Amino acid sequence: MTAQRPRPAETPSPSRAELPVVDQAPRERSDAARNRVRLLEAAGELVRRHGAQNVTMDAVADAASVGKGTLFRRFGDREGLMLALLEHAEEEYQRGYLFGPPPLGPGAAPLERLDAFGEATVRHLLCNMDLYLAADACASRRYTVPAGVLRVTHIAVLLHQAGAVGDVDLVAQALAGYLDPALVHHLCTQRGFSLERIQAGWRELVNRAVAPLPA
Amino acid sequence: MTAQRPRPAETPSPSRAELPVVDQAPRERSDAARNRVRLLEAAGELVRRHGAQNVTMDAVADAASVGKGTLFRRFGDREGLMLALLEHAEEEYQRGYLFGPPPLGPGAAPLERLDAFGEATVRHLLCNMDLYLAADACASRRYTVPAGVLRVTHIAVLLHQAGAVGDVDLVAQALAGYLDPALVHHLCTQRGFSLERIQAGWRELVNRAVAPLPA
DNA sequence: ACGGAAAGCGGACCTGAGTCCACTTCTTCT
DNA sequence: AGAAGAAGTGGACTCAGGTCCGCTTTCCGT
Repeated sequence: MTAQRPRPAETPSPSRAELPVVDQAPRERSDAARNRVRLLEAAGELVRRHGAQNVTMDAVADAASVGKGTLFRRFGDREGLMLALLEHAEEEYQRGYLFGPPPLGPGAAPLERLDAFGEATVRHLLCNMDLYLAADACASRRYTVPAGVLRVTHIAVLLHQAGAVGDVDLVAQALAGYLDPALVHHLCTQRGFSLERIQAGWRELVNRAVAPLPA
Repeated sequence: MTAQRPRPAETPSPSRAELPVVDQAPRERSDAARNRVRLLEAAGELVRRHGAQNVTMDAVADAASVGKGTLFRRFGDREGLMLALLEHAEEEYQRGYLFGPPPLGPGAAPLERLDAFGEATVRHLLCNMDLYLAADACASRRYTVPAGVLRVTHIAVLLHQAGAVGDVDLVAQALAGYLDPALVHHLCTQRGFSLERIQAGWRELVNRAVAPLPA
């Protein structure tokens, strides 16, 4: 019932190549674009002021002087809105590990990059934890959120480059699981693990992952 | 706001030792007990008939001929009800790995038990996936659900027994993450991984976890 | 038995997410 | 410029989860 909602226009990629490709995303109408930024700005402001948990969809629509229907058409649901908000925060972080300078970006040895990736990710998560928890994708979406898929892929690629053997995709999935925002949050606040220990744990896992198959 | 709900009487353990201990859980009143089983039975029946996703709290209360307030007082929220329902299904599985015969239960070598544990867990999850997905604890509760904590602990204990070195608790946490119901479901349905591959992946992870620290 | 206190009950009520659809606004084609 | 229709809009509405609080039941001490 709630499982399969329509989910309209998943991030209609405002900048498409001008080549006359068959027919990609038919471009967004100007008023729609205007409302998107209004909504995003309003939502960002409200989240900053009251914390992501305490922002209702009605409040966002009102603050943006836009109808509720529009809000939902744009972002699908509450989670979608939070995810869109996160995308902004993720961009810099993603650029960092995809294209940035070593040791995080290309140029360094794969193992170094993996280490740096874990460290950067944990740091990034903690900085945006409020949003991550509010945007937390329950069950079905947890492993299909683009940002998450990107992380798993990145880890898998680096593992391969580092010469890892075994079922690298599954190992990558397990490693990515360690970087789940909710887990990091739990370890920090409920279990009292220090940031350093969590990052050291990542390093240990990476080393185990790239080691030759034991036994 | 939603974060810290009162959460009344977490499983008030109906059978307490008759010793005059200081003063544990003050026992449940008879009408309360009666209503709890009514609710659980009604909920179980509805879930069986319509799938966990399509069962509303009102429907459960009605079917049990009990007020909605009672339902919520007992189980806190929807997730709590689903968790309670799961507890029943988990019991046999938990007994299996805690007290059952080898290789799952005590008696076998720790490494064997770890392997068997992964296999049994994946199988168990797939059998009850409907409920697991409905009971899916979002963010804050995901890592504090008793059954989950038990799994992590069990893994950590066996890792220790197997002579694992390093930050065993964190490694155990990562391994447990691999057994997240939503992940197993995702791997099976979205990614098309076979049950066998997922279980083999577990075996690989376990072997890596108990290997001596690389590098 | 009986009476008082505490635990439990139930359903009206509130809130916020998500839907629907008649209406408006953009875009494009001529 | 104007018409046609696709895309977008907004807010009333529905629905389900969760709360509240006056009433009832059970329990226990006397």
